[in-house]
Amino acid sequence: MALNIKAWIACVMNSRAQQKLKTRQAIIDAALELSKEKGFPALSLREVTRGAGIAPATFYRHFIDMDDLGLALVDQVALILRQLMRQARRRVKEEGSVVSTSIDTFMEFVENYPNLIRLLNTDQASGPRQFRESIRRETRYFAQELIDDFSSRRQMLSLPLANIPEVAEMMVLLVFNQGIAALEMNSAERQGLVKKLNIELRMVLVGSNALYLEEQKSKG
Amino acid sequence: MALNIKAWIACVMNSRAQQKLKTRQAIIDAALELSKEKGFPALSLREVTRGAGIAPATFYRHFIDMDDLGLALVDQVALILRQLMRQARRRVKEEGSVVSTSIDTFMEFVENYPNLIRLLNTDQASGPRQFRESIRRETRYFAQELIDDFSSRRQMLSLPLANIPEVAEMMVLLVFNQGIAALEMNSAERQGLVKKLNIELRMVLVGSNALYLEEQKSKG
DNA sequence: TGTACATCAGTGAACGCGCGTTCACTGATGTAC
DNA sequence: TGTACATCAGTGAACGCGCGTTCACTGATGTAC
Repeated sequence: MALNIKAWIACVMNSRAQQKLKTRQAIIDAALELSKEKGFPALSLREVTRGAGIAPATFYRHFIDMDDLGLALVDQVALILRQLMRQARRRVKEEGSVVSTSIDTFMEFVENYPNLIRLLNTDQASGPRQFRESIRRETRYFAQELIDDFSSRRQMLSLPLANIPEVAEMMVLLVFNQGIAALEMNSAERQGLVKKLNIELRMVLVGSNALYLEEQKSKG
Repeated sequence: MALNIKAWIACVMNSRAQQKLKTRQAIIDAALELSKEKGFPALSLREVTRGAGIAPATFYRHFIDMDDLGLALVDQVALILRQLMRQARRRVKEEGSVVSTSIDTFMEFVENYPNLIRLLNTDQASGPRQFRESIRRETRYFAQELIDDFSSRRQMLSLPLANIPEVAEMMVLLVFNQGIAALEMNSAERQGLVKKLNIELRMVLVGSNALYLEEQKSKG
């Protein structure tokens, strides 16, 4: 897939444009790499260009300023998040267990893209407004996808749910939040974290179901 | 109470020492005030001293560097958090409803100390290590207090609980996280948020109770 | 109480540094004929 | 295919600026006699 895209790019673009894309990606990669030390909002333009191995002025051939680069980074995260969602759905269909399969998929994501998960948890209180907002938008989008899943499978599930939006929001918050914690753990600690996440998500689902049953009772 | 402390200080300290304390507090206040715009880790020493109305060099009469000031800020937060916890306990005893009383108390805290709640949610991924760690320590301490409460009242509650540590962790995460969101809301939106938090916390408690009942069943 | 000295919170000027941004440039790549 | 010109990603030097930190200082407050 990735190779096909590259081949397609090679066909359509001349080598100058390809080189430009490469440099652009080098900037993005350097920014992601460096942002794991101090967080993206604290990065300087010169640090990033140094990391990418280019002159500071070259930066302006690709981005307006650091805020602009920030948005490109969020786009990158959004892309991967959607892949994650798709993959989790596929595996849930195959393996059945919604909670633990989703958690496993997410943990793989955390391992493969540590810098992206770090970016996702960038300080929501500081940094440029637009940057923060687009991160929040992606998080909300992710939760919305979960809501859709739950809603469409409502009948299928052995557990009918109440307050689905709140359930989705809590799950996303929990998983994303533990995601950063996982970054600094060894594999034994991570296993413990996965176990904890399993308990927590099950608790939420079971609680939602209990509220659903209560509602039904008071109705009937 | 606060007045008594001030009077005591006036008795024990000479006016020079009092003046020094005042300046120190001015620095802290300025840092809190300014950190709500861009987050504490992004603040510069000169900005803070400007905000406090003193010369940059004066800063060093009170703190070693910005990291040192950061720790002082966290101490301030810790102090208020403990007051919050005490007050919530008192009111729960009086008014009964654990969940909604706690949420109300917390929301008052958010209104009274918006800068502190903002600090509490400072980027856990960036900033000086010691600063991040002491924030996390305070959060964990808060959760531990909750755990103790739940454990000691286990029998009293109509809802016996399973996985108490996870319950406490989730509640703290939820409440603190919605706390920042509340900062940017008008009062109508805040009411909605309180309602949502009520649902979410109840869901967690009910879920924990359901897990408890399951455990009992499989045992007996 | 009055005087002479000590303390020390706060100052203002100065430093070297990395920052973001600009500019005219270079030279490889692309295009037209 | 070969040549002459256009494009434009990347450059290196320069700029003014705010930064953290230092230092010798000032002058009000505190202390000893």
